[in-house]
Amino acid sequence: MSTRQRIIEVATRLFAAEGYAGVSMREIAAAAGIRPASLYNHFDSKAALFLAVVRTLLADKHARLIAPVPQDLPPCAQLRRFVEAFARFMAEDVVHARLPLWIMLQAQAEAQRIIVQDLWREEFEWVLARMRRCVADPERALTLTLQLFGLMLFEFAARSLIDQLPVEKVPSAEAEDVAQRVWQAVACQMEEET
Amino acid sequence: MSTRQRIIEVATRLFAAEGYAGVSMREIAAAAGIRPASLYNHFDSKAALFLAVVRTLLADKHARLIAPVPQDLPPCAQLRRFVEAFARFMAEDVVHARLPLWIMLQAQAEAQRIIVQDLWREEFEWVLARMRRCVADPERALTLTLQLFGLMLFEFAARSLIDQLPVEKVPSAEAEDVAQRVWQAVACQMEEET
DNA sequence: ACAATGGACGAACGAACGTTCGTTAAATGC
DNA sequence: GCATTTAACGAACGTTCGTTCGTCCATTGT
Repeated sequence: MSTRQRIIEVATRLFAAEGYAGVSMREIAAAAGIRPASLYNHFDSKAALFLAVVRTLLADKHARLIAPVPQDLPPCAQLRRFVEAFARFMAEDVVHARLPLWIMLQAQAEAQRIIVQDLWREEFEWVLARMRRCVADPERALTLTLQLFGLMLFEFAARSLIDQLPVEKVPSAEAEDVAQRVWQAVACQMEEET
Repeated sequence: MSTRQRIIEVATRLFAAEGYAGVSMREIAAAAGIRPASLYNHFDSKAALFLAVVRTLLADKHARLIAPVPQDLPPCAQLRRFVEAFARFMAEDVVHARLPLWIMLQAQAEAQRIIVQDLWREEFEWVLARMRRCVADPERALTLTLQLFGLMLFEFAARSLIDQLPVEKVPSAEAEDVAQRVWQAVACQMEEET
């Protein structure tokens, strides 16, 4: 694996754990096994590195969430497939849920706001378009799409806290189970509508 | 208003906007209209100030969410009242949704993890107990309670992004409307269960 | 009237921050 | 085989960080 890839990998993990402001270039360098100065042979700045991290995650996500959904299924089945792929992707690494949430909260800088929009727009609009073909009211379709994303991100980002709850049995974190729970919460409102 | 109260107020706003690591004591001092050194007449450290901010928010929240719910209503009606009060509290200031999410993501330091638990436990257990009286399966009650919190926090924290979406009409951010949407998403699963 | 206290202040501390520089050793192209 | 490039490095830059210190003034209790 190239040094650049290794940097992006450890930086992804660190940014997801502590947020942009919470991670220093020295930490990233140490985690990648090089000196801080060497980072600048691969990235112009900390912001550029963060951008590269987000872009890499986005490309990965898009390739695995939207692309593999068969186009010839009925809209609701496409949605269901998307939810399952989404859950699989999230379950695979906490980073996938935490990084989007970090970015969502860091809506301060103008540059990062653009990243946020990129992060959501493509898959969001894909899902929204499918949702519109299942639900008559466009406003309601938007509501359900937002709920779908919110539930999914929260499920996995809050997982470490859920596991600490003083209860005997905790909802499974398996991708299939989460997908089913989220789908149920949204789908029962779709049926109620039609 | 006392200086201490003013510091907590501006610090709450700044921490909610940029997160713990994203705000400096100098910024807080400037926003409060004093010099950085003067902050230390009121708080021992940045961490202590953050703790005071969280405690203040917690006290406020508890007083306005749990306490005013009548105890003589049936469990589901109590839940409904809680959701409405929750939505009102959230709608009143973005800070109320963003700060809990920041804290949830900053699960790194041991001290902050304790704060997180405090932040949720009391109201969470209150809601969970009520949910259990509406839903037979305890595991499902936990799932629904988590969904309730996740939906509510996400609704308001993502609001600034929702407003930028390229759609003609966006779901209302009025407390009553949000409460109804969230309630509907959760309640339809409760009825399906019984 | 006067001592005591609380709170604001300017100045400064050491540490850590993001970043730049010049150098060097290894890989690459011709 | 030699010139060029790539990527690593140690050292250091200026800035900002959280925090401490001694001082000074306005209020308060007696």
